[in-house]
Amino acid sequence: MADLNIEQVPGGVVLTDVGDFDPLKIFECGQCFRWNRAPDGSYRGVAFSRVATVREEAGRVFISGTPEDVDAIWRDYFDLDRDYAAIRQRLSVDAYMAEATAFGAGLRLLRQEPWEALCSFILSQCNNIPRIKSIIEAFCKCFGEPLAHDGHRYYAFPTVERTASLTVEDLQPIRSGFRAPALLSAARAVVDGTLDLLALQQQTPEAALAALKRLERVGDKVASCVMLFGLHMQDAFPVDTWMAKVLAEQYPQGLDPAIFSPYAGIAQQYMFYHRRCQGCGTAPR
DNA sequence: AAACAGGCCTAAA
DNA sequence: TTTAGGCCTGTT
Repeated sequence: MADLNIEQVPGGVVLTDVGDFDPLKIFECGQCFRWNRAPDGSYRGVAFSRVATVREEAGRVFISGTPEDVDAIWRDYFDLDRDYAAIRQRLSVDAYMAEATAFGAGLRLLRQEPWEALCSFILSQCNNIPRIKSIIEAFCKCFGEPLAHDGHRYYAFPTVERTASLTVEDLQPIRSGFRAPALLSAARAVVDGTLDLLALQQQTPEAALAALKRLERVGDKVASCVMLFGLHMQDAFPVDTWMAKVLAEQYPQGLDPAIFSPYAGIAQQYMFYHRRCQGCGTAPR
């Protein structure tokens, strides 16, 4: 693993040679729900029970916290050891993909916590992003550990154990509707060992997909999102309504995601982001 | 007001 | 094997 170029600055660190790091694209390409944009363009969010502020300017990436945090958490979370410029080139197999990857330059796939990804994408079904975010924030505020940062209070994502101890009535305040029972049964499956999320990473994509789909209200789409965003299986290829549009418009004759292997999931994210941003400069709400 | 939102599940052909 | 409705809830 090559060394990162890190400068220590007041309140945090600056990475000087990351490349392909645009916070707006990373945090608003639809892969995560707990980062919010501040008026100055920086983002603040919570991951791995840490609060951080992230900002980028002229190729310099500021992350609040210590160099040790970068090593322990953020280097992995932001997938800093992957060369996204090279991947964009690899994925530019046709004119459309060349455009989509150029448009999405700066995007990165976050390596999120498996349980958080499973929860988030169970909650995402048949919902829009603002509401997904508000449900997840309510969930964290009700059942997550409080975290102090900058004189404000934030909340860690609720543990799977805590979640497994809850009832549907407990979840009423988060207004997750018909998704609540699925959230609880997923937590119980993880806690009682029926589903070993970490072990799935060692399995074949087919086996991992099948295991996830045994959960209540987890079908192909949610399972693929968990694999891609929570288990870091870069070949997983979620197809939601937006991706279905892309496939119909760009590949009416059909598309085998294997042509992007081993990065089909990253290809999917460039396509998704490009399609959702069509006609506007930034990600729509 | 009615339709819709980053699916899933079941019943019915 | 494919297809239509229904589902909690909030927003438009």
